[in-house]
Amino acid sequence: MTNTVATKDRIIDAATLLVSEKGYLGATTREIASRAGVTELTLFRHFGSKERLFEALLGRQMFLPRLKEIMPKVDALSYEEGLQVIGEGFLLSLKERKPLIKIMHSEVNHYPDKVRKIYNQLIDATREVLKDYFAGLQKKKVLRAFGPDMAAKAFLGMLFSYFRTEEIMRGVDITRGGRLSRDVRELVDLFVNGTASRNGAKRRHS
Amino acid sequence: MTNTVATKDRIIDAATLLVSEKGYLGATTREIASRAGVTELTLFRHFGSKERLFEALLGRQMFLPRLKEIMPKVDALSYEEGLQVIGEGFLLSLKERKPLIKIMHSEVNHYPDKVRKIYNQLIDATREVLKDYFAGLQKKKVLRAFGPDMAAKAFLGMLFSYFRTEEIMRGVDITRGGRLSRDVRELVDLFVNGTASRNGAKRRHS
DNA sequence: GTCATATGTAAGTAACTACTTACATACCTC
DNA sequence: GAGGTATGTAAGTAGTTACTTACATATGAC
Repeated sequence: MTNTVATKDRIIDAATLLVSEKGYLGATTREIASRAGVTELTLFRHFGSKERLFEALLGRQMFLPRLKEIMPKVDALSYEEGLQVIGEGFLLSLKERKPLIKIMHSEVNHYPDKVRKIYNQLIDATREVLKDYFAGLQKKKVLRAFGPDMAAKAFLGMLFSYFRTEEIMRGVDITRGGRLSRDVRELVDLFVNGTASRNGAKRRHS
Repeated sequence: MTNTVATKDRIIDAATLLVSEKGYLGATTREIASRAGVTELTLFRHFGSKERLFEALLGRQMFLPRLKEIMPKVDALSYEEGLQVIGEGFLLSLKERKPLIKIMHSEVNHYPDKVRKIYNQLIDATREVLKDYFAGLQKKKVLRAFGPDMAAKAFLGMLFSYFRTEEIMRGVDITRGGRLSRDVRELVDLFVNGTASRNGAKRRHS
């Protein structure tokens, strides 16, 4: 068994890319095998069926929420700087998982349970970490009173929509030309300071 | 030509629903015709091919951005109340267009140009209106200085992600039990007032 | 009543797809 | 060199799909 593991992985990689481009039905076993540099027969010998290959593809992704690892570093920063680091990290990890994100979007109906599970691992886990971050800062009175869970949803939602619009819908590479930092900074500013003017005149106008 | 228009519309409606459930490849012409209550042959007589039916499906959606119509009403409200109305209206119109939203998500790769066009009409048009709203209030000093375009992206992004998570990923009906108003209120509060505590102590902590 | 229009029934076709079977070959281990 | 393991070649199968052809039927307009 020299390179059997490598073969299996190459097939899964090819499948991940192809399914993310053409969808589960559009990605044929023949083309997946061809892109992996193996025969169709080899694909079936490894996975038995297309469906099981797809399950393996979904199952291989494990999201040790990387955010957890950078939180110590974040805790040493100011609130705004911390959010900046979190925001950029989140977007970069979305970018790394882009094929999987696309599969999640297209294949929710085809494989609801597994896809939702992935979604949970990817988004909800991150949200939990962020929620605790907010709650901690609220105790220290750095942050005002608000629902930390909804706030985490809001912050990640802004970023996720940004990612989907630019990378997936428009096909733009957000990592080029320092756009990422600049845009995140703008979003963080809004999230930290809100939009109302500071003099408390937020009641009525006209 | 008694009910020829009705037939064509029924086919498009059936196709919209089926494609949103199973994707373009997963929705067979036979099942579409069956759901529309016609023969497969009738479908092909009307549209010539599955591809052209799909184009018709996408083309039929016209988004007179309904937000534009409610803006006069919004202008009479306070900033927060205005955002509340805008937010709820946006979510409700997403909910109405849910099948189309799902198609947009799944079929970006299959039909990039047309789908992007729809996306623009649906999201970007709304964003423009919101951007002008912000810019107007900034002139009146009701709002502080910030990039109105990114702010519009942020606000709609929060709402869109909320919609996608609850309605599409989790299959929850957001219109039930007053959840909609309550959640929008929470998001609006965050967007208006931000998250930092009011006493300006937003520099450092620990 | 004739004619055009819209739809139906029935049968079929060519292409493709996931998957299989039978047999051969290369490589590694012992 | 014997045998196990991973892969390849070649051919094929059963099912499905988009789409077609030929013929019949109903309906409304004039």
